[in-house]
Formats: sequence, C-alpha cells, structure tokens
Amino acid sequence: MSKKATAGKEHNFFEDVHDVARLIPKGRVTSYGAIARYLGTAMSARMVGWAMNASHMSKDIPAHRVVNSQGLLTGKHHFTPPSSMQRRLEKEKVKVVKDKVVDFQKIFWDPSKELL
DNA sequence: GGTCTGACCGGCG
DNA sequence: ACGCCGGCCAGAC
Repeated sequence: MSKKATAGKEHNFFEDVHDVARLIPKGRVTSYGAIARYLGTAMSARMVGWAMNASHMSKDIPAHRVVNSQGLLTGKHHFTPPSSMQRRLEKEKVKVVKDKVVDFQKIFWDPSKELL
C-alpha cells in the first residue's frame, strides 16, 4: 500500500517553495510569481512571499535571490539588515541599483523552464 | 468559524 | 508614467 493511504493532502507550501528556492543557481534570481506558477499556484504569488518569510528559519534558503516581477528587492525589508539582501546579491555578482536587479531578465531563472 | 493580512501580479483609467 | 483595484490561497487571531 501507499505509505500514506489516507494521508490528507499535505500541501506543504513551505517545503515546496523552499525546495524551489534552494534550487536557484547562484548569480540568478527569480520572482515570486515564477515560483508560484511552477508550483501551480500562479495567481497566489503572495503566499510564495509569505512562505519565504518562513524561510527565515532555514538559512539554506537564498531568499535574497527571490524578487518580484519587477526585479525589485521588495522583500529586503524583511532582511536583517535590509541591506543584507542587496549585499548578498552583489556578492553573487548580481548588480543591484536602487533596490532593483540590473539585467533582471538576463539573470532571471524560471523554474518551470530551467527545471523542466 | 469569520475576518484580515500578506516579501505579489496584472489590468485599467 | 503612476495610482488604485481585485484576485487568489493559506495561516493567525
């Protein structure tokens, strides 16, 4: 039998998001919407960000590589200090100007495409 | 168990 | 170019 016969659907949103976030290559960035879409919740990008908030518990999750569709470091406010997000991105050769990722489209990493 | 919020996204005026 | 609005899902109070 299955391991979980009557196992309720554990839509571990956290794990899903965390898993994808961990797969983000260094020097690349993705958007909440892209991850949401990859998970099947395209319109629920909000929860992706919220789930990322929980990523704070796991230091293995490069939340700083996740930005919004504009390439803006919207979540930097949740970092400590906020500037650490940009700092980490620059550390990965990702240029950030005015809280925005330079060449965002170029380094954009789409899980539904890259992880095909 | 209803209500609100949230690291978003895209459309419209 | 910019501001406002709704939508969508999941958790917290």
